[in-house]
Amino acid sequence: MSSDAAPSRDFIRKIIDEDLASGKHKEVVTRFPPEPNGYLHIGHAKSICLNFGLALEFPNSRCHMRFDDTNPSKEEEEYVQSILADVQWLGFDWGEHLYFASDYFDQLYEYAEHLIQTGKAYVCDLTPDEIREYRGTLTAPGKESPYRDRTVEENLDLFRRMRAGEFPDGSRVLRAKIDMASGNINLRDPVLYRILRASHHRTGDRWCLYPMYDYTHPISDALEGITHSLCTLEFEDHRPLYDWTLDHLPVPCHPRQIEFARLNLAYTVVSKRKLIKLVQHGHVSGWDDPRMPTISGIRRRGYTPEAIRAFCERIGLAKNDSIVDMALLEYCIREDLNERAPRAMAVLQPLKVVITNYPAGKTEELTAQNHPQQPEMGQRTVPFSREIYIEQDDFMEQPPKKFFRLAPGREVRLRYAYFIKCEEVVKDASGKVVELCCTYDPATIGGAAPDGRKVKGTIHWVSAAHAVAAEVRLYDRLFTKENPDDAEEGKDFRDYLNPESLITLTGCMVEPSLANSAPEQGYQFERQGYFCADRRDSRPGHLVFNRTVTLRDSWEKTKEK
RNA sequence: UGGGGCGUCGUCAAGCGGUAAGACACAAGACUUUGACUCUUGCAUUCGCAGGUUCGAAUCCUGCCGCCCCAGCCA
Repeated sequence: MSSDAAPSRDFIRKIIDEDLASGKHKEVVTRFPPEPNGYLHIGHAKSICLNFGLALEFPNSRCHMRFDDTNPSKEEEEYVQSILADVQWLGFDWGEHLYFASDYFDQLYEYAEHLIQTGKAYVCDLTPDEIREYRGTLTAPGKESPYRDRTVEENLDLFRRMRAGEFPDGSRVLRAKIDMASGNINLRDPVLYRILRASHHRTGDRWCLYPMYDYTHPISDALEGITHSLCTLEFEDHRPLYDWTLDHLPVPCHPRQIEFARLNLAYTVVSKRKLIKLVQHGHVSGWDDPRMPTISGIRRRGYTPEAIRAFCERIGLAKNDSIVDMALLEYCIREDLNERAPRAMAVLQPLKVVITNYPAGKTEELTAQNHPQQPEMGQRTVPFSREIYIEQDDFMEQPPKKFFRLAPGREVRLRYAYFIKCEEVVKDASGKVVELCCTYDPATIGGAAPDGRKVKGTIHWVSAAHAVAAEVRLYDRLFTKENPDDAEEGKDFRDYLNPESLITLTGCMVEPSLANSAPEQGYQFERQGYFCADRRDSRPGHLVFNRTVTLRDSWEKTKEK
């Protein structure tokens, strides 16, 4: 392999390398700054892995966990808890560095007065509609507010009275005095503070005016000594305002904002606004529905932190708008689970098989490997008896070419058990196959034929008398369209929901060792895929397994030919 | 008709003037008590297009074309 080839470094790491080499910085300090207004999703995972990953890569570095909680009308404590839990679950640690933008409200306020005092900010009485009108359009410059030239004294007085609660919500704002004719709309005297009587999850009713993101973010970064402030592309236009803010305030340092492309995943949506809509309209069971691209959903589905981190490394980092193929995510979880998941046998759609020459009432405990490549994972015992279940798909009355499984007169191997041969097919009145009568070869115990006889197929099975019933949930992509955001006229992303994204199978039969499987423990159900017991709904006596991902299936492909 | 970005294989993504990395996907084959895993092999004469500079260009210049973001008192 290319073990000698240095892995290519992304543009952000190159910038950091230079800053370290030039002595601009001695360590790197990043931050992950979510707004607590929803659950984290796979797109956030990219940012988390980047920011916390950087802190781990560079000496003496750290990553701050910071909530951007400047809009109490949308934010909730439930979200901060879920976000913290998700970041931790992903495997990252902010140590002592947990912050809230709301911790800086006092400092932010003082800085605002400083801006007023230096003539860089003013109180504006225009209504929201008027502000929009005065802002101009993308192609036409805006015009200056009639309140733009108030005296420092008047501005200070008004701003203090805004804080004191003398004016109703929305009646006045504090604006930066920059340039109403700028081609960059963010620079057309952006609003810095608005009056908003909403109870804040941390500061309660202490404030009735709240700072805006564009004002809060650069200052929070500077106060924390952030060196590199990484955000997504849509904030590129905001960078001049980020810099303006820090240039006009006596802040301790001036972090560099760098933007990268957000992650988009095919056949799903990655936007809190849309995800919350799916939850609120009942299209999914909740934020942690296993079909959701949320961290908690993916987790419940059976993905591991290791797989998600590997995925985030593999997708790369650049400024191209991109839609990553779901196949990469699936590759990452298969790679991880193939290595670590114990194997087990589970029959999802049972077909009864009676082994006519096997003694009734007899039970054998056969030995099975927990992992074919890793003997250290040990062995277990699987009961075998006269009546077993096999997968309906593993039998065909009229098998096509290259079908290696069971068919009339054909012999296959029951994994870890015996060779059996199909002697008779039992059907019901409608002609549906309901049972198979087979014979077994006692000499093939364990699955090896002493006479060297070969069989093409090996199938999984479970002893009917010992099987444990389970419910199994098969998940598929949530949307039928690769980019649901790209909706046709008159439609929205929800018109592309996949009606078969969840198929619930009941009456599945699993081997007895699975009876007490712990939630989130990943298993490979041999020949089928990776599954885990649902952390919400599964319990002993009522097993519920989620299919995390299928195994690669080359038979599916040859079958189609 | 404004401002800011981006265009390299089906999907991500290296490359930054010296003659197209890698990964996923896909295809073919080997192995196999999971049609899994693993292994082997193949997969961009070409870098949005057109000119130009140069011995030499995906890389430099010019002009087009296409896509994304911005007009919240959201972040």
